[in-house]
Amino acid sequence: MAKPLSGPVTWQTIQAEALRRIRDREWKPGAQIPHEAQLAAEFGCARATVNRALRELAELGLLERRRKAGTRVPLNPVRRATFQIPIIRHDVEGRGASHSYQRLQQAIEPVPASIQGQLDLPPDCKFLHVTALHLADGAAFCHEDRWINPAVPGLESADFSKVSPNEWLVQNAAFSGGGIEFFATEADAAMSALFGCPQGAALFVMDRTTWAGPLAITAVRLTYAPGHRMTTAI
Amino acid sequence: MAKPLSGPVTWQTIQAEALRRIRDREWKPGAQIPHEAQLAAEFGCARATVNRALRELAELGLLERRRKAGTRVPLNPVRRATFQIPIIRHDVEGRGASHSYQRLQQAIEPVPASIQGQLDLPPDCKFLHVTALHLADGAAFCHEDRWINPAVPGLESADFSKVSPNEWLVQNAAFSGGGIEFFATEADAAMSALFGCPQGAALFVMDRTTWAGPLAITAVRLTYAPGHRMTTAI
DNA sequence: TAGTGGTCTAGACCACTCA
DNA sequence: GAGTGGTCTAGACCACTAT
Repeated sequence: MAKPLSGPVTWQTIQAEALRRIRDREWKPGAQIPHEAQLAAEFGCARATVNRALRELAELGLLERRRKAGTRVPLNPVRRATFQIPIIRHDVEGRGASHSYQRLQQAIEPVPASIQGQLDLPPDCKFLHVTALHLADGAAFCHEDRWINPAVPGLESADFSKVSPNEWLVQNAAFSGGGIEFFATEADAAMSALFGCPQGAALFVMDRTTWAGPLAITAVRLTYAPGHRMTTAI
Repeated sequence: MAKPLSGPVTWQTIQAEALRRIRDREWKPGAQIPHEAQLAAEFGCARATVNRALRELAELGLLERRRKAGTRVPLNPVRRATFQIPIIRHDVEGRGASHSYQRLQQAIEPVPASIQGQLDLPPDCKFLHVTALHLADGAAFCHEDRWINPAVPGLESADFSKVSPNEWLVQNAAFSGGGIEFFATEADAAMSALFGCPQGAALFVMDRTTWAGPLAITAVRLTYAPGHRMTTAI
């Protein structure tokens, strides 16, 4: 407790010391920790510096802060982790392979019920439906099955025979929010043909919906080749 | 461009306006945006307030900031999303089900090669190996296969017949970092028996390793019942 | 070397919420 | 009502890096 910090006092220093106190149980789970003014006095810095350090820990789920109630170490910390939403080409290249791309199909079609529900659309909407295959060193890497709102600006000039919808949208349709789901599924006949795997093989799938304010931009299902792993750090 | 903000000027206001300018292409991909002092003057606030707004956008991958080079809208934004690492009991209860738990097996065992590699351990280590099943409304929900460093303090007093390793470790071993992997796998005989699904069914798996500084705490594989989805928002 | 973001300070006021 | 975190300010100095 009475261990003074050595060296310069930055918010990183304070954050590290706070982490240590949490890990070493000097600040006990469920208990309140000293308030910002006390810590500022202890560390010999401004309150804003303490605030900067603790705010980030609260965002990570390692502290709980409430006005008047003070700051506590949660009994059941719900840790948060971040991961990067990959641009598929970068993902492939980051694995040391060369990326290539084939459009499989493209058409304006009525939106099926499942997508309609995901995107909260009225019935009888028509979206641009594109399916494509991403390859790593010539081997099937990821199947992209995408529905795009035809109202997206510039869409008519996009050439999805050359640029994948994934990449085009990232560059041309900045968005405000969306949802992501991960799950496992079994390869159907089409996927088994694309990936050269048996029917029923376990495949990793990511479903994503994307919005620009109230406007649904796109819904996509990315189905990865057998054995694919998504990795992140905490 | 010349659209003044109305209402109070907070960092959230500025962040929202910056997001709008990115989305509406007033700040073009690849281009530099005005520097902090200019924006502070434009919005009539302190530079620190602008900094607070833009720093967070940079952390989300929506801006790139470098000293001297200024702030740019990236050509290929790599969006980052956060997800919560669930405490399994909370995950189950959040789905409106009641959680129960069964320990399947517990023993001190030599660490197999795969785990040894993940945790960067010397050969011939022995860890506590616990396997358990989490149930939702009595149905198998998630299989927990965990290796725990016997040096974790307090481990000898943990009773994994009553409390799951998942929950005990969250409460008793604050950690500093780790890695996470998601993938799909096919149900082997054991999993098919536990989940009552055919062998070969596609299962969603999360592998996690956990460290306290240089000390490996635990490696766990969570295998979820068929159909499980992990969800997050962006 | 000069321009830009990164951070700290000391003080102030506000917003929320517990008692 | 009062205690705590949330935020803003105006100014300052520093760290990095493009030129």
